[in-house]
Amino acid sequence: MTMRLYNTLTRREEDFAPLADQTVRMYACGLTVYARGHIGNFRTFVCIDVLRRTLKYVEGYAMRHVMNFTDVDDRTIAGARQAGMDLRRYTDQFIAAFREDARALGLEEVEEMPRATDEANLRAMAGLVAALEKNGHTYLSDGSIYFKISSMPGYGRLARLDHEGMQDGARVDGDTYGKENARDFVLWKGARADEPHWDLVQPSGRPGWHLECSAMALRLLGDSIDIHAGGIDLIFPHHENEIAQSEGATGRPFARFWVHVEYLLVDDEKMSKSLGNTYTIPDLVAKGFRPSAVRYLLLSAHYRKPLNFTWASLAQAEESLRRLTDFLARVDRVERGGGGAHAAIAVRLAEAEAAFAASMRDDLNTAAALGTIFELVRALNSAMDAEEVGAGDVPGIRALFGMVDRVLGILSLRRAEEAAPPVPIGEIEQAIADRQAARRRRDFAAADRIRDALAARGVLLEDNAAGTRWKRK
RNA sequence: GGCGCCGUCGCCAAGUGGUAAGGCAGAGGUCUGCAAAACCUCCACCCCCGGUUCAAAUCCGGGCGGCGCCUCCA
Repeated sequence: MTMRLYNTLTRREEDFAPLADQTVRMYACGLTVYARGHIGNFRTFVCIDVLRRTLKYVEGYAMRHVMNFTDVDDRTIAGARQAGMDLRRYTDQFIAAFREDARALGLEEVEEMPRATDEANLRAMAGLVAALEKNGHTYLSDGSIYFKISSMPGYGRLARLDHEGMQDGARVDGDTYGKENARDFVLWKGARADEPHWDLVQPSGRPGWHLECSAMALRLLGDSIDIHAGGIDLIFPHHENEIAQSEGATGRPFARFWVHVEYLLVDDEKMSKSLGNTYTIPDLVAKGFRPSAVRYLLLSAHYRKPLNFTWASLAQAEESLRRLTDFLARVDRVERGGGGAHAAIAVRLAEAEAAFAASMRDDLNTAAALGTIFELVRALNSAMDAEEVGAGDVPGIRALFGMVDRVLGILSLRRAEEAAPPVPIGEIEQAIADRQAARRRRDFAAADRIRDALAARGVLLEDNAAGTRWKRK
């Protein structure tokens, strides 16, 4: 069974396989580093991360995956000026913040994370502009270089633009740079006073928004890439223009698959600065939620459906995830309890693995994949109640959940968070010992006081046959 | 004006022709010093109206409601 992936270009699910070397060449549009990324940005990045992991760990492909930082545009320039900082220094801080958040959310490191203003990338942009000039796709106006859309007959194929409709209803671009046609877009903006500019392209200036992605994708991945991914809002104009630039320069098809992640809404509205409903990862952590729960929530709906973020749904995600971690803790206890392996368990695990993989191959159906895991958890809990699971079964269970974790990236993230509890572990262990002593002398009031005191500090105790275990609230 | 998406249990959410996965919350029970966890039981005629079909949440038509894009956007 092969991977099925929805392709925006054809508006259909198609079989996916990389073009060459069993290696997937994937380019993902990253963050514009004028501010810390918000959870809407991270919905896209987490979904793309799961696409990457599925291709690697379910399909077994090697990856060559590029995700860029846009570190020069109107917003970064304005921000740096306002902060009185050099552009590079200014954007450095948001790149650092992105790396922190990416680690907290368990994003795998990708092969390349280029910045637009890296020398090699600016050179690549200059080369791209030169190729487009040579092929007759550009014109110069007011010191800026424009892409002439009328020179590309296929323009608008990705976004399915209706040219007549665009003419009638489209907003007029407020940009002050001059164009021959309102639909044309700027490749290279002519230098202005107080703005960073480079002389690699003449006249001197800075890259337009779309140029960098084409240049970096072509430089790092080659003329034809397997997958180009990003948020749904990038379909037009960004990705449409990337296609025009790349294919106008190389004469070859740019990306075979276009993958777009739907919006994250907050309280049924699009996030925006004016509504004050943009949240960052540190914002959620400050409210007592863990990044693992955020990741779980972001994967609880299909990536091509709008996901409405609410505090209630995040709290539900915390509870759902807790069910999984409680289960895994119980598996640890079974391992210590000894016992052999059971054929019925092996069969059940094999079924679950097949169902999980099938869901992931079905255009990344993470919601259905999670469903198969919860069904397995109930079956195994039930079997453990019946004492039909032994230590001999544990390696198989661990192997399955290890695979699930490599693909979804939630469980190990939660485990790492649990390793740093709000109360020092030594102190928790001492409290558990004290409480056990109280219970042994049947001083339940004292035992309950100890448990309540820990609960107030964010640590819960659970008694079971094997002893007492603690977990974070 | 053009292009497109969505409406499934109190909440979240799979399911695109064969008679409604899963999670959270809730009710009852088993277990437990008490809790917790776990298990068992219970909890949906899929926005409305027509049509096609042996069979529709799924396909078609018409409504109603919500939303996105059409040069800031993940």
